[in-house]
Amino acid sequence: MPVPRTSPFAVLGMLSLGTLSGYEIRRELAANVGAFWGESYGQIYPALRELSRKGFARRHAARRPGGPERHVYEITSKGREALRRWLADPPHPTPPRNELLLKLFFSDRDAVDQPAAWVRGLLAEETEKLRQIRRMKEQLPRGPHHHRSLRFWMMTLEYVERQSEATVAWCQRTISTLDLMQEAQARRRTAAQRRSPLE
Amino acid sequence: MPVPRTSPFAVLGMLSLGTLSGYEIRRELAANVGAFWGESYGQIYPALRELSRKGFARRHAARRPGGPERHVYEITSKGREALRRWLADPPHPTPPRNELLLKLFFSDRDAVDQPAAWVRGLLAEETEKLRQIRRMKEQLPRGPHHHRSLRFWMMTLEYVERQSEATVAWCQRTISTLDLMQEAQARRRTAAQRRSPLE
DNA sequence: CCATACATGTAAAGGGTTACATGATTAA
DNA sequence: TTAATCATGTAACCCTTTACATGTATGG
Repeated sequence: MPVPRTSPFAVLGMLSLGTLSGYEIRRELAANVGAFWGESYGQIYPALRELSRKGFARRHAARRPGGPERHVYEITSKGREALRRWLADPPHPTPPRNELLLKLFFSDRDAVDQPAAWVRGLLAEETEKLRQIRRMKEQLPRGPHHHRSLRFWMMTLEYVERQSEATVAWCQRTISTLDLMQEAQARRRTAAQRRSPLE
Repeated sequence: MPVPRTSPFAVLGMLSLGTLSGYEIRRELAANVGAFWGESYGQIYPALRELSRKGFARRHAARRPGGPERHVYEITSKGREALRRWLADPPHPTPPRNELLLKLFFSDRDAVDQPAAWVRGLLAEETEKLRQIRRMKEQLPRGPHHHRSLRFWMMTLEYVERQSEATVAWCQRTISTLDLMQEAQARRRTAAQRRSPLE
């Protein structure tokens, strides 16, 4: 069965929005789709070579005066066609992998402290993420942007916003449940101590 | 830097809830944590060998009369200790990978049909998933269960329920936006046709 | 002087899925 | 007879991250 090979198309997609260097692709991917698609240098540079080899992008030297070595990649019409074909076939779902939930599932009611700390950590991160998403949603319509359709961009932002809201709500609810469990655990401990006092 | 190595612990976690065969571990993982943690045979059987080698589980022949070859694995006290240690250290977040959103982000406003079809598909899947989660949430408290804490189980169910609800709501909203875009696209086409009629 | 941003890349190592091979039993 | 369920396992092949190597320019 043919493998996904998604990373080169993530890169090609970015090139369809503008001529960029590998470094810039990384930065733009992180800023625009980072909330639902992660890509590292270890993927991007090999992908750029592959795209050049296949004639989907052309490489140009683009060193800026007084700057470090630099190359930008420009999408070709063949590349646009390949991107169009890739966009046309259905997306492959990624199997879910949430280690926090897995640990929570196997947790022991006599060790509630750690899960509680993680959920608090997640709440902090997710609250911050939500703030950023909302800021982006506000600022996006104003100012110039090179995206070919603001509508699609907004849709992806709305998706991560809703997921993020759901996560925040769950964290809050879960923290109070864990706090109750922690109190119950403390009561069990004192009760056990009364039965077999150590001092 | 040490790599996650989560899969063996997912297996060990299941063994901490009961003595199971590889096949049963697969089935139970899919049924209980499948919504947030996927595991394939290609991970489970090697993991069981590794757990045996490390003394975290003991393998017993357990062929049932008139049944196929079968082995069950029993967690050892060393295994319980290892699980406890694993549970104690913080979970590693998995980088997000949502190909549907990535394609949506790079979509062209002149080809709205396909994204619309995918989102409709996602809505159907997610609605069904939500139904199942809610059924589980109802049935879980009744009837015997071997889990060591219903509370933790419920937390994970609530997480996937909230995420699922958010996804369903997003799908509905997004479908209507895409429908509007499709109409606009049709209008653009007829307008273009009026300017340069083919017949 | 030091940290950070810009900038390009490679290598190792491991994670993970899919597909395949094999075979018994049972129910339609 | 055929499909489905139970059951174990391997191998190929990718995907992916992390760490490393290297160097310039800028701002504090």
